[in-house]
Amino acid sequence: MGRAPCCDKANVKRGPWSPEEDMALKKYVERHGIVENWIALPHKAGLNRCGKSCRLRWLNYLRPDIKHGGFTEEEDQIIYNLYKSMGSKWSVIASHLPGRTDNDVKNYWNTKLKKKFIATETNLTTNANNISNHENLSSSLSHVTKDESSASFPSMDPGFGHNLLESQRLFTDPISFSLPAFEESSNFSVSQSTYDAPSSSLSMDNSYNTWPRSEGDEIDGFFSYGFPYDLLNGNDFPKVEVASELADFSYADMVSSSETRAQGQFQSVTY
DNA sequence: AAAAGCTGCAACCGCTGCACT
DNA sequence: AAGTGCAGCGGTTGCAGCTTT
Repeated sequence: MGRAPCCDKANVKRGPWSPEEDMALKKYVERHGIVENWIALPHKAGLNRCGKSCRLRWLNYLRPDIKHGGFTEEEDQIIYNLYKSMGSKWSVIASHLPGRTDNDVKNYWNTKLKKKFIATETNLTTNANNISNHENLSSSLSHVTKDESSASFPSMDPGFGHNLLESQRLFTDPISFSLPAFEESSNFSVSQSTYDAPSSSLSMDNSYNTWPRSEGDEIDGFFSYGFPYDLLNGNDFPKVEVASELADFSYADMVSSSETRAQGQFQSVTY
């Protein structure tokens, strides 16, 4: 037996909101403050809309503190770093970007940022292949153990789409290693070693320094949890412990911050 | 100028977590 | 402990506007 629908879908208006509907919703929220029951709101506000639709409209569009468009380079960096660390936790990522919604961030990533990083990563891979073709890199560095090589650039994730030796080489090559400039210029990094999973459906596998996927999930190509998240985190590469003390804040901090901000300041109607 | 293709984004869908009974 | 219902979330879709051919 399934759950009863939240509204009569056949008898509620769908699609784009009219200015009149926006006005009615805005007026209602401004008059009543905190919305405790979105399902009941449409009737009270005189709207022929699903409660979920009202909630989404308010959170993603009508809230007064929302910024639309025009993501800055700094915001790009933050999104990139957080996505790389935790995957598509859009609400958490958005909570670190004041005025941005999870929907905004998600759209921005899917339509723009992702392509940007694909291009960069493709460039990196090509460079790495060129290097390995031109030099017997592994033999020249064969005395370097994996632990040692990881220790030489501990603030970045291992792999980055390459093996460790290639990564080390690229990391020291400012021409080839363009993408990690994002990390270098960013004001923070994220350690997952201190992450406390926010729900029972998630667990942590620190050994690969990646957000875990549930059993049965598949990497179906570049994008489904595969790129750039897995790629950037080097899932196929040797385990490397990242020194937690190098992180400026932990994922647990982000989650608690998210809970405070995403569901408080930004996600809920609080005035 | 018009058709086709592409892009950006608002909105919807369905699932999960959690509070409450 | 189990059932119920809502809020919140991430994935996906639809479409308007823009660009290219």
